[in-house]
Amino acid sequence: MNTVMATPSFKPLYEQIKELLTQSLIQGEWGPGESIPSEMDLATRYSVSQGTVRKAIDALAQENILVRRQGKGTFVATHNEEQVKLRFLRLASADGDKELLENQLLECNRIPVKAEIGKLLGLKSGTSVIEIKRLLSFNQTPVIYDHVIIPAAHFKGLNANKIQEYNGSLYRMYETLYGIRMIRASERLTAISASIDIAESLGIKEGYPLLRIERIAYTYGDKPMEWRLGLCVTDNHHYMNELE
Amino acid sequence: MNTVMATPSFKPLYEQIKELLTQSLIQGEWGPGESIPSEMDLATRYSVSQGTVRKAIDALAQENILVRRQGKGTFVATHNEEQVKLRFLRLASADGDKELLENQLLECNRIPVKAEIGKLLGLKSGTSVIEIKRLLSFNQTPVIYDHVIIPAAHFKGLNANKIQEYNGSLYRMYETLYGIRMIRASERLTAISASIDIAESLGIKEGYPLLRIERIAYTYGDKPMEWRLGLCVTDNHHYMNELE
DNA sequence: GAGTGGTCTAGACCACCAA
DNA sequence: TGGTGGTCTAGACCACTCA
Repeated sequence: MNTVMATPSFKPLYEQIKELLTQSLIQGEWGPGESIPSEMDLATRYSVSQGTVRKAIDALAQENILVRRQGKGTFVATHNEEQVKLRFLRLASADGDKELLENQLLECNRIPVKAEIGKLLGLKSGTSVIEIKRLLSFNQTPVIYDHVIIPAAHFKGLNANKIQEYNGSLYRMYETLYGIRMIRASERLTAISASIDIAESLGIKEGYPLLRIERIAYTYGDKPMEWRLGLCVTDNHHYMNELE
Repeated sequence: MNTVMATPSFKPLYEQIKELLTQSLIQGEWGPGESIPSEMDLATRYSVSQGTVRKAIDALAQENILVRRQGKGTFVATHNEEQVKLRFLRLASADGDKELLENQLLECNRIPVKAEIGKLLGLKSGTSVIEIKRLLSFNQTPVIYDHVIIPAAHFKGLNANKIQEYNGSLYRMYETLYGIRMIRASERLTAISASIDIAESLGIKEGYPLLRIERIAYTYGDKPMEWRLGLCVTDNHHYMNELE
């Protein structure tokens, strides 16, 4: 029954299963929000025990790629749920209040990618990308100036209207319209002084300190898919982080 | 053999085992760096199967509280190892170089705690705390101005000399001298302008943008044990963060 | 009641390490 | 060689969901 030696790879079985599941996710066999086969079915499909499938699913659930629901099944994670809609937004009100998040689109252009960003996204120089600039406000106050770059080839037909529809959560839009789900992101933070034009957009004075957040977001298979720069006014909002 | 119903708690067995192990850690049955009994021994002690102990240990290993070493045993995690010495230091060189970290102690006083910080650490107003101020430099350049507050009752006899000995890693010192191990921390980041005196310490101009990192560090049982404020020059160093 | 994930057990074998 | 953790299996029973 055990096929460890029959495969070219010597990884543990459950890691191989995990890779097979990831492949199915990449190929879209199960879309965001859909359920995957039961543990028993998968065990049969891959000719392993339920426990081994379970361990593979556990790992993917740990990475927020799958979601288990007792009694119902295991589902492909999605950004389309209230609790996880803003999973990657670490900025929270200093006093813990819930606030109304608003989204004002400033620009949406199709341009050739700049060298540095292309490198980060694994794109050839000059590849066409979509550039989005927007302003995020909490309770009517501008807080984040966002600059987003995504490869145009993967987001055909994207335009300002579509962005507006999804009001705020780009990841929800990527997923729903293009089946591209971001599974993780890496950020680097610095403090900078506001330039004159950014200051104007955010309604602050030139030179005011801003939290600069540069992010690269990755989709299945750890493929970089989005570059993002957020400039944040941190007077009433803090970037929260848990170290473990 | 199974004693789930015999206990007042209805949590899963492996969670109960996890709590028992945590209790043993709090009570110092096994100190940082020491090995804990083998899975089989623990299974016997708690009258459960090895698999159940394993699941409890897995959870604690996941939280960086225990460390597994195949063929050797399971050990209490420690900050006394090169790889994890600076586990909570997220500031890294922008170009990825390794750098020499230096530590210059500025102050070390015993003072009554201020109201806000006392609240965060769960201390009564006026409780005696130790205040540490220091400057961290990378490659001879000052980068972080650190301000640390810890309850004096838990760190008897702490003085400037002891801090110097451990050159940089306070967590290593807490652990080695006082058996207090920090297991997690929560941080909130903002951008601020340097005040005149901080600017002087860091060798920058007044008003220069700084990354302000406020941290609370927790020991076993999620007890808050240290408050820390770091003010960072982010010209050549970035705060790195992985979102998952 | 049928089907799902969640817990727990018992036992086999493997990989690694130290004496 | 003996002891440790790491993997894998097989089967039992529980808790939850939904028709």
